[in-house]
Amino acid sequence: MVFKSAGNFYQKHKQVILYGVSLAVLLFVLKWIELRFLIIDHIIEVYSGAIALVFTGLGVWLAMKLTTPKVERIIVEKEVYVTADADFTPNETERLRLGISGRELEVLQLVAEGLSNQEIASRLFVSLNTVKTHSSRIFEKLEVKSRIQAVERARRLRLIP
Amino acid sequence: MVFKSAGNFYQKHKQVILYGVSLAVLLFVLKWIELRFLIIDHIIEVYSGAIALVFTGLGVWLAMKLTTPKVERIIVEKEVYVTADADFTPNETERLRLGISGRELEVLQLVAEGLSNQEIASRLFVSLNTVKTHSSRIFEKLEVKSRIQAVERARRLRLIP
DNA sequence: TTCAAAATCATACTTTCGGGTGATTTTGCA
DNA sequence: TGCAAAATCACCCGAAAGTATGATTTTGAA
Repeated sequence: MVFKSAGNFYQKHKQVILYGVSLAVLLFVLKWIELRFLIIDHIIEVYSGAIALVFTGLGVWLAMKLTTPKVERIIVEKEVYVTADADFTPNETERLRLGISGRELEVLQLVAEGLSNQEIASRLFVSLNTVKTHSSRIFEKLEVKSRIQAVERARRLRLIP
Repeated sequence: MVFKSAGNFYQKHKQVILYGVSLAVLLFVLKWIELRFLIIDHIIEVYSGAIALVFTGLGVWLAMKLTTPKVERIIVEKEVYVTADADFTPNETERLRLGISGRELEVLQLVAEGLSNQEIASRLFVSLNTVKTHSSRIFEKLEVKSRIQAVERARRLRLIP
């Protein structure tokens, strides 16, 4: 975690750090050359340079510590289409009139969700044949010939949402 | 423009600037008190303090300048409720986005009416194979696996009533 | 308890759907 | 005019859907 952050920081400010290090090395070399001759005379410059470096670092640290991170907030609105049939109430009357049993309605609902007969069988823990039997009866009672027509008709009759 | 930027900068880094100014004032006052007596003896400390202040400022400025703003992307799902089919207007935008051609949409509408592929073929005066090709492409584009799911999805996307 | 309706499952068969591949023609736009 | 997209069609294959028939078990109400 710490290493990762450090690496991240390094990556982000590579140039600055390299620049700083290079500068420091350069100054060090130059100073070292002159050091034995000039250190006495230029003690103040060396001292000032050190202070400058340290306090530049302090300034950077301060800024990092104290400024709230700049955050650009981009809000992307993603449209989700929803049909507003929250107020659906199943038409029990129609169901009884057509003689559609509870289990058949269950199957019908799953058909309407786009499930295959096999998927419906698994969902209801019954065999594929059972589902086929149910759906066949549904088609008879709704007087249709395919599952799509059944769904269409059941929707019109408010049997399913 | 310049003033605006300056004001903006001040607003963003209010605390830092105030901190710096306060520190400067404090040091100035302290120094001023001792100044007349000690300035000669403590010229190096004054000099160092000035350098420290200036380079702390430089450090802060550097940090401000170089930190990359963090970008936070927030995706908000905005639910768009659509009413039932009386005021249906086909969602042309969505159709084009999905790359569904005009003929494909025609087939899709007939599928939604519960017609078999053969019936659709007769209705459109084309061969059964053509209808199959169209419907296969529709399933791909709508990312579904059956005609029922296709109708379901197309309704949600307002491609069909 | 009895009995009809509902629910379950099976087997066999036909039709339809859907995927994959490849090809040709039509059309609208640059 | 040339080209890419759209539209058309064919053939094959496997999976899924649908039909028909018959049977057994569960269940709920009379």
